[in-house]
Amino acid sequence: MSVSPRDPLPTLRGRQTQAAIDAAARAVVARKGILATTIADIAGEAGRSTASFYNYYDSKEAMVRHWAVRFRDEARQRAMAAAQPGLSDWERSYQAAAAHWNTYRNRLAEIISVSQMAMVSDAFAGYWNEICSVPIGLITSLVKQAQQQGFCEGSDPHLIAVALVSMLNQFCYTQLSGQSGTAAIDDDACINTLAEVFYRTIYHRKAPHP
Amino acid sequence: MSVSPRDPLPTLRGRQTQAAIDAAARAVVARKGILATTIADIAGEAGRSTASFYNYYDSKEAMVRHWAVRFRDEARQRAMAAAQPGLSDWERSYQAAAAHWNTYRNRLAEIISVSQMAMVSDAFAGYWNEICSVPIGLITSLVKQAQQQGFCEGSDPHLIAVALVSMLNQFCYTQLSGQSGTAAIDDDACINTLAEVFYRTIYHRKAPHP
Amino acid sequence: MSVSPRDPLPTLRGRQTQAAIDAAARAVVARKGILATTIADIAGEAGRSTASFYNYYDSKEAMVRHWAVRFRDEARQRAMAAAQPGLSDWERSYQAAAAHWNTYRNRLAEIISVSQMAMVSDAFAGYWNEICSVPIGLITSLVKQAQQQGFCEGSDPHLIAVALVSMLNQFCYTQLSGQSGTAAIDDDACINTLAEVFYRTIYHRKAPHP
Amino acid sequence: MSVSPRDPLPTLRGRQTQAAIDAAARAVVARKGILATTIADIAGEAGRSTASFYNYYDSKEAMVRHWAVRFRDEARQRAMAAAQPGLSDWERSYQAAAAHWNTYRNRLAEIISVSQMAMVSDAFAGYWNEICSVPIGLITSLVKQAQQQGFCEGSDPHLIAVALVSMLNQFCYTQLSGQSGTAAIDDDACINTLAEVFYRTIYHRKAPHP
DNA sequence: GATGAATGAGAATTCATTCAT
DNA sequence: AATGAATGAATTCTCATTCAT
Repeated sequence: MSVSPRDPLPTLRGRQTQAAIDAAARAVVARKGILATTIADIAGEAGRSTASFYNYYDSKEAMVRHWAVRFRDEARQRAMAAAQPGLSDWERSYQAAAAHWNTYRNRLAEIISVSQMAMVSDAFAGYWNEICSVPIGLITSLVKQAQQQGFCEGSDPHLIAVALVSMLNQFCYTQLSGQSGTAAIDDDACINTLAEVFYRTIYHRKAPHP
Repeated sequence: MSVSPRDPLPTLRGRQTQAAIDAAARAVVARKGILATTIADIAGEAGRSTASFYNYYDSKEAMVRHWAVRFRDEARQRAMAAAQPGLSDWERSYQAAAAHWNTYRNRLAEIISVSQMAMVSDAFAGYWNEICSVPIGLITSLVKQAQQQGFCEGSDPHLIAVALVSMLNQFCYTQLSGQSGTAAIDDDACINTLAEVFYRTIYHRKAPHP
Repeated sequence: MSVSPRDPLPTLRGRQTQAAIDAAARAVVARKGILATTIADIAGEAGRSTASFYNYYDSKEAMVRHWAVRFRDEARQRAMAAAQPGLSDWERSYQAAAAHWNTYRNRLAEIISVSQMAMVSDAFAGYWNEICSVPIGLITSLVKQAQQQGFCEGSDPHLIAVALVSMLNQFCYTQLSGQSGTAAIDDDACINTLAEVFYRTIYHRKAPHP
Repeated sequence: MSVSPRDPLPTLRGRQTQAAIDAAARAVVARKGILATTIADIAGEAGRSTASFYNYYDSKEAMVRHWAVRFRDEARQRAMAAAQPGLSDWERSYQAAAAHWNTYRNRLAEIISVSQMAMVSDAFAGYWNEICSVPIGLITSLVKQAQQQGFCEGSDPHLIAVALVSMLNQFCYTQLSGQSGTAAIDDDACINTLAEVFYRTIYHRKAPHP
């Protein structure tokens, strides 16, 4: 399966239209979700005809599949590079929160699309699981390491990871899509808050409820 | 505005069909989301004709609106009664997690529907905000109380609340919809995990990152 | 073919409901026309269930057919009795106008229904022709008589009759349905105007355009 | 508000289809009336798919609205140009009758549609009133002029105008829709008859009923 | 007789997709 | 490459009509 929509894209004009459609698709999807987005919405936002869309993707689904694959692979890449040595526990927490936040900033449409398509299609459910399992896996092992140092006693590492990833996903989505009425978003405050929950949950010392 | 679709239905048969349609709608929506659910899906699952649906609701949207209003009002009721005295911090955390979990267990379709419709309609965005602001408000004041006792120093109470509610919503959704492949769900373990994150985040002592 | 909807109508309750439905049907049809009127409209206006309608008529069409037949027969009756002797030309004109006007006052719904159904069904086109041919026939022979007295020279008696009946029908309809914004209708003025056109057209003396 | 459905269609094919749909719509509407006409009827008559209709109009109602606006504006234009000087009274009467007749010949579907939609929608009732008030206004002032010359004594000019317009409308409709069984229509005879009624009514001399 | 409920048969409308230019 | 146009396949919703109680 090819990863790009229609691989080579010889001409300049083609690349421009392709970019316009992609940008338009991201914008509309971020606003209305993938299920309520029509090809006409995307083409309209891009100032192109709907027929033009089909020069670049076979269907809306194919477009999202393309996004999904690319995003999943990016996520894996990032995960490989993630194990930064020599960070303090807080720094590691902060890094994790910031990474997640920034990914959402840049890839909101992709994330919304894949997670929504996951409700409707088993194939996309698979992609979404693969995408989520990257941070879940990372955090799970982080928790295990922490437990060996006496933190986070008695907790189920996997469930903790799932809970934290749930928070990261949903918090970023709520804040970064227009959802919450907040016009101005304070990125630092958001990342800090996520990092706090992350840090306190994992690097928690004494017996939870004596 | 009437709260029930056609307030007290006069005959038994009517009430049965109404119940069948409601149950069918919840089942299908929990499976596919509201946006991908058609009236035909619901009627088919209920073993009725699509025309029959319209004896009970004016439209799919009206059905969800009915759910939204009822759910919002329930949530407020529950919030009124929530302030239980004499609980330990851990117990309070556990109660909160358990309450959220059980609400999702019982009202999954409602929650999915309203949160998805919120992407598409301003009216539903309003309902969803109202619904979420109930637990957010509760947790915000919990954090402030905790801060007066020396916990959770330096955190923004509202953002912490948003983050925790994000986690609660998304975790419950992920686990309780078929999403995660897990067939058997361990309710206790899930609630416990949520309670742990909740408790550690709010009742956290010393300076966050020395 | 039976003329009454469901002939005998034994009980009192039956007769009352029948009357209620008939009155409701007339009211709604006068307001919205027969094509846009639904059984539910009629039943609703009558404060009865739609199913109840079917105790009295087999269908909306059957109801109108019933009206059509009865009205046609009434019109014929009236025509038999119309040849009043010893009236002046003006009086005859006034009588004709008044008779038409009053018929519309009493039978507006019937007339609207049949004339509209005539567009859709050949059978009703037949009824409508039969109904209209009554006054057309009367006026045609009136014109012929007048011509023998030296009036209305050179005119085609049948076309004149058609034109006058067109006027009578449309004027009465416009004024008596809510159509024209006029709230208060001056019956006398209306009848007088119609009689004037009628009289001047038929009892016109010298050569029309010398 | 744009006057044409999709102002100047760019391609020939589009203009052809648009014309085919318009012609089909007129034909069907003239036959069955607007209320009984479905999109499928129109599309079928035009040899196109129903979906194709929506490339040119947003709905049946929008199509009729377009017709209504254009027709109303045409009628007003024509009225501006109507005041022809130097005609005899009979010639003026004949012109008026002929103009009305020819308008119906060319615009039957529009007239039927708007007058029928007027029963169902306030907006269309407004259009219909505007359309009718053009000839009513013209005739009213004609009557007043005639009265100053000693004609038409004692008549209410506005009611006379309403009666004459009623006749014109209904007579043209009856003759020009297939309604009356007459296969061959004698345009001259029809116009002449209308002119006679018109002339005799307005240019009537001595006291109406001595 | 009366009516709540159920439904088949349409009707309007939308939308992804194809195709000719 | 780009796009106006065309359309099959849904999907929502309405309405006349039937039926069991």
